[in-house]
Amino acid sequence: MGDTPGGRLGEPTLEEQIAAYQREFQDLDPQVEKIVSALSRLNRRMNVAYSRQTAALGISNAEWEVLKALVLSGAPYRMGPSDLAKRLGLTPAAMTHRIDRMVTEGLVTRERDESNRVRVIVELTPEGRGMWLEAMRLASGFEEDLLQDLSAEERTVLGEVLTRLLRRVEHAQPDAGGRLSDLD
Amino acid sequence: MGDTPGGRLGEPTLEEQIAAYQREFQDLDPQVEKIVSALSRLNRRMNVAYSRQTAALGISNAEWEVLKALVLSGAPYRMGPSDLAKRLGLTPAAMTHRIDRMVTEGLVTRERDESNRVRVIVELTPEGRGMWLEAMRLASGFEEDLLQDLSAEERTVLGEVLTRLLRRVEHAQPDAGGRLSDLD
DNA sequence: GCTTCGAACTTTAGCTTTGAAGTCTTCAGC
DNA sequence: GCTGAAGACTTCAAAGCTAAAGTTCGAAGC
Repeated sequence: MGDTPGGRLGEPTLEEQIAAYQREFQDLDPQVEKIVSALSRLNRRMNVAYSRQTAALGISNAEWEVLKALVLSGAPYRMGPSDLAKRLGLTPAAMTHRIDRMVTEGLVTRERDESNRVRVIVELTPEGRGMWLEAMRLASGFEEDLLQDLSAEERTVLGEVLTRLLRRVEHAQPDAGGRLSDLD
Repeated sequence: MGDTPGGRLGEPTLEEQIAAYQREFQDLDPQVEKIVSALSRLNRRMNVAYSRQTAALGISNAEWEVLKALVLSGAPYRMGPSDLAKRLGLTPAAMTHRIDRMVTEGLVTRERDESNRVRVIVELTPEGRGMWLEAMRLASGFEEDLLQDLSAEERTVLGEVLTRLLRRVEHAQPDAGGRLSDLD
C-alpha cells in the first residue's frame, strides 16, 4: 500500500484537524486535543518508519517484535510461546503461526522442553540476534534524528512528562465508561 | 483476548525495558530510548482504552475511524471510498468491505454519484453521527483524565514539543537507511 | 494406579486486510 | 462516434489474526 512520497498520508494538517474537531464537537479542550492528536500521529509515523526499515532488512514488523522480546529477555534468549504471546499481546494461536514462519526463516528455533514435555522453547538463533542488531542500529539512528532538535532540557521534561502519563494509564483502573480513577 | 486487569499487558516496566536495551545494545542514549518507549507504550494503552470504549457502544475501532473521517470532513459528511481509504491508510479493497458492513449497520449510506457514475458517495447517517458524538464524549473524557495531572505549563510545552517532532517526521524525507534529513 | 483437572500448545473456522486482476465509466484523440 | 487509456471501485485469492475447540502432558486426589 502506500504512504505518499511527500510525507502526507492523506491526512489534513494537525491544525486543520483540531479546527474540525472544534467545529463538530464544542466542549473539547483544544490543548488536550492537540496533545492527543499529535501523540497518535507521531506514533503512526514512527511505525511507518520502523516498517520501512525492517522491510529493508527483509523481515516484517511482526517478526521484529518477536526478536525484540527474545533479545530483551536476556541470554540465553529463550521464551515459551505463551509468554511471547502475552508479551506481544497476541493470542497463542497467532504466536504458533508466527513462530512457524520465523523457524523456516532461521530466525528462531522451536523445540520441546524435555524436562516438561508440555512446554515448548523458542530460542533466538545467531542469525536472529544479528538481524535484531541491524534493525536496532537503524531504529536508534532514526530515533536520534527525530529528537535531534530538542534541547537537553526539553528531552528531560518530555521524558518525565510522558512517563508520568504512562504511569497514569498503567495504574489507573478505568470504570465502565472508560474514565480513569486514581489508584496510587 | 486479553489485557490483564491489573493493567500490565505482559510487559516489563519501562525502567526494566530500558535497562535491558542498554544491556543488549550499548550505543544507545537511554534518554532517547526512554522517550521513544514511553511514546509507543502510551499510544498502545490509549488505543486499548479507545477500543474498550467503542466496543461498549457496539462498534469497532475500525468503524469509529470511518465515522471520524466523515465527521471531520464537515457537513454534508460525504466522501468517496478511495478518499476514505487514503485518509485511513487502507487499500480500496478493504474500504469496500468496511463500508459494506457499516451500511448494513445503518451507520453510513452508499450510493452512486449520478453526475459521474464512476464515483460512489459514502454519506454519514444521523445514526452514524450520533454514534460518533457518543464515542467522542467518552474519548474526550478519557483524554482529560489522562492529562489531568499536568500543569498548564506542562501542557503547553508538551503540545509544542510533540508538534515539533511531528513536523519533523512529516516533512523530513527519510533516506535509504531511514535517516531523516532536514527539508525545511 | 486410575481418573480428573488444568496448563501449554496446536488446529480449525471465520473475519479483515492486502495485492492483483477485473469491471464499468469517463474522457481524449482521431 | 469509435477506440484506447485512465480512473474508481469491486472481486478474488492468499496472508495473518481471533475465538473456540481439540490434543497432549503433568499433577493432584481417591
